[in-house]
Order: sequence, then structure tokens, then C-alpha cells
Amino acid sequence: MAMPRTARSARERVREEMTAEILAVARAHVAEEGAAALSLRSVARDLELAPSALYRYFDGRDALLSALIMAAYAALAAEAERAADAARGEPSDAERWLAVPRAIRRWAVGRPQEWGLIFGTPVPGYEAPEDTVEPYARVAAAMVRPVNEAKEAGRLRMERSHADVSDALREAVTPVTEALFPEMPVAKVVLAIQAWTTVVGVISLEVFGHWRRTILDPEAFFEATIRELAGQIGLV
Amino acid sequence: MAMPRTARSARERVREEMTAEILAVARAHVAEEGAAALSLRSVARDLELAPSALYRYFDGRDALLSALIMAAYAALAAEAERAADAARGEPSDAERWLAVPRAIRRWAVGRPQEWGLIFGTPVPGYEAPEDTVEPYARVAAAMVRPVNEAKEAGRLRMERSHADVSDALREAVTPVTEALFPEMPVAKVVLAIQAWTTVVGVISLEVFGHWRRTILDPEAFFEATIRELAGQIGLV
DNA sequence: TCCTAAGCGAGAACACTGTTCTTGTCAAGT
DNA sequence: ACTTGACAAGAACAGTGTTCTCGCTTAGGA
Repeated sequence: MAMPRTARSARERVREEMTAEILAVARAHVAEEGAAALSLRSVARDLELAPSALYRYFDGRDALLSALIMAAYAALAAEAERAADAARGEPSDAERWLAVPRAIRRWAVGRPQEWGLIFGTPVPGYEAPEDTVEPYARVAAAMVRPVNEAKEAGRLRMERSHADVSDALREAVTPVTEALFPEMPVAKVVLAIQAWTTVVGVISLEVFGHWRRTILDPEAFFEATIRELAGQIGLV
Repeated sequence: MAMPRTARSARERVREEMTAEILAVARAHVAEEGAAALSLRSVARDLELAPSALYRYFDGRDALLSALIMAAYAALAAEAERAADAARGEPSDAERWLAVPRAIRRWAVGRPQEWGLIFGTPVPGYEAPEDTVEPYARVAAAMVRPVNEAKEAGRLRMERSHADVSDALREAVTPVTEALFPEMPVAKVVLAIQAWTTVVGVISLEVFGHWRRTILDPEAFFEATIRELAGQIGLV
């Protein structure tokens, strides 16, 4: 009862270390062989443990994979935030915005399998846990901040977009409007979501190997794409 | 030696039927349980065969999956072509173009797992066979035709895009320029590839379940997206 | 017409996998 | 000092992909 609050008990500390070690080994396996080939027994072998011992820490293979997915989400969100913070001093709105998709791509290209954990084929029956909305929101926030800043400073170009905004469309994107873009015209909100969609799409197509014989220099194409997106959103 | 050329031998005919049956059962399994859960033994059970018997028709689980992937590519290409043909009479360039991404989305939403076979996480070590470039090219051709037709008729709007075209970028997209867009400015080629990227991205995000709590009406958002893309490309 | 070789399917076997249950051990907390 | 709880190991079970051997059937050439 009189347990020290700050320092966890030795039991808890070693348990956390063990959990982290299992996750690290599992992540390494996923990184080099893919999520489909993740084997509980093989990570147990790497840790010189009996397979059954892992069940003290994870409910099974699916739970371990879920933890890896959550870790990937968190890592991606951290990367996006880091990039946004590092670009904070940048004078140009567009450059501050560009820094984030650039960082996301770099992260994805270096960890194709972990990118796949987030944006690849989901396992049917597996429901994305509620916890994914939080890291997702952090990424979104990192990409949104420069846009809102430009808007408030009156530096956001406001030309009409090609598609007109129907009621169904306004309704469809209300969650995004409310959470990220208060006081922003719906057309701009739609453009922002489309930018996010394009960023994910172009990264996925590169990382999943669809650029063979099509795009010879993926980085140059990505750079052009995000600059185009910045222009469409209305950043200088 | 005096074998009838047109009618295949009875052996060959029953072999083809058997192969098709195996593929059909395997596709059904993938459709409802996902590619990861595809089990040779379970399709053998469905067909009342011994597992080893399947090896007369496919080299193993990976070969069977490869065949399913190729079938998905072919089905998607056929769908895109069908939509392009059906819209041939449409007077508006934009409407003719819009018909193809609409058909692709409809196909994907109805077969999320097969969409995942094409655009989801690839199995590491699995190299997309050379045969995928042909169906890929058919989809591209279906989406490109209305653009080229509009160009030749002088109906393609030609405003400058936001990003300027560097030498690296021009170089990066040469395969696409040569194969699909002869005589088209590089900026337009880039916009067309970006449109394809966005179409794949928005469909993948929907089909893979990333629109929860974000886009309440995926179809309305998709419709707005492709209209916006058509405008950006320069179709009316 | 017969005979042979090829194609086919079944069955057993091997090395794996995820998962559960039981057993023993060791270190906390009372 | 004792007891409770967490931990790890081991055995076992069902399931998997794959290989090999064995008969059977049948098509094609003598």
C-alpha cells in the first residue's frame, strides 16, 4: 500500500524492459521479413525464451502485431511533429508546410514495412483501435498548422476551386472542419484533405513498388507533387 | 500428331476447368478472410481434394497467390476499359474521363481484398511479375484517352501549374511521357500522374478503413476529388 | 489391338506455426 | 517464516505448407 509512486517496483521495471525488448525484436523481424511473416516462435528464439513465455506479455500474435501498429503510428506522428517544430523558424508558409510531408516520406522510405502496417492492407476482422485517432490527429495537426497560420495572417490565397461545394460534401467533411479548420471555407478543407490523400498515395505507390518503369526519380516527383499541392492549397 | 488445333484435348480441357475452379475458390477465400489467411489446405477441403493434389496445378501457396494477384490486375483493367468504352458517347471530355475513376472506385469498394492484392502491402521478396505492366498500361490508357482527345481537339485548358518543371522532374517522368503523352507539356504529364496517385490514394484510404470519423460520405468526397482533378488537368 | 508413359489424386510424413495447460521456481509482501 | 503471485519452461494439440511415394486411369503410339 505504501508503494513509492515515482519509482516503479523492480518487478514492474523489469517487466517493462522485457516488453520493450520483445517489441524491439518483433519490429526488427517485421522490418526485414514483413508483417505476414512475423512468427511468435522466432522472436521467442531470438530472445532465448520459450514461446509460451511471450504470453505473459502479449495476448498472442495479434496483440503483438497490434502493439507494433500502434508503435508505428506513434513513431510517424513523432516524426511529423519533429519536422514541424524544426521548420518553425522558416519564414515561408509553404516551406513550413513542405517540411512535414518531406519528413513523412523519408520516414516511410526508410521503413516500408512499418508504413505498410499503417497504410497497407488491413487484416479483416481487425478493427483499428481507438488509440489510432490520437496519433493520426497529431500528424494532421502538424500539417495543418502552417495553413491556419497563413490564413490568420492573411497570406492564404483564396481563389475558387474547380469543384463547387455541394451540401453533401460540406456534410461529409464536417469532422475535419470542426477539428482542424475552424473558420475555413469548405473548399479549402476539401483541398487540404485531398493534399493529405495525395501525399499518402504517392508515398504508398513508391514504397509498395508501383513506380517501376514509371517514375525514374521518386524523390524529384514527390518534391514536385508537394509543391503543386502547396500551391493548390493557396500557400505561396 | 493429328491433334485438332481448335479443340484442346479432353485432358487439357478438364485441367483448365480444374485450374479455374481452384482459382475461384481461392478468390472467394481471399475475399472474405483476406490474403494473409489464404490456406492451401482449406481450399483443398472445399474442393474435396488432398492438399498435395493442388500441386499439380500450382507450384504452391505463393504461386496461387500470384495467380490471384494477376487475376485482380486483369479484372481491374477490364473494368476500367469497360467504363471508358461505355462513356465513349459522352460529349464532355470531363465526363468521359470521370467515368473511369468512378468505375475503379466501385470495383475497389466491392472487392476490398482484391484491391489490397494490387495496392496493399507487398510481400517482401515477392517481385511483381513482368505481366503486371500490361494490365497497368491498360488502366492508364483508359484514363488517358479523353485527355489526349481533348488536347487534339484544342479543348484542353493550358494554364501554368504551380510548380515549375526542373530537368530532374522531366527526366523522372520520361517513361510516362513517351508511352502515354506524346506531344504533351511535362507539367501536364505530371498533373496526370498526380491525378492517378490521388485516385489510388483516396480509394485506398477509404477501402482500408482510414475514413472513420473523418469523411462521413466517402462517395461524395470521391466525387468532389475527381472533379477537382479533372479541372486541374484542364478538362472542362 | 495392346502397352507404355504421363498425368492425376491420395496418403503419409516432416518441419513448421499459434495456443493452451501444467509444472516448477523464485521473489516479493504480509 | 509463509504465502501469494508472477514468471518461465515444457509438453501437447490442432493447424499449416511442402515433399515424396504409391497406385490408378487414360491418352497416344506400336
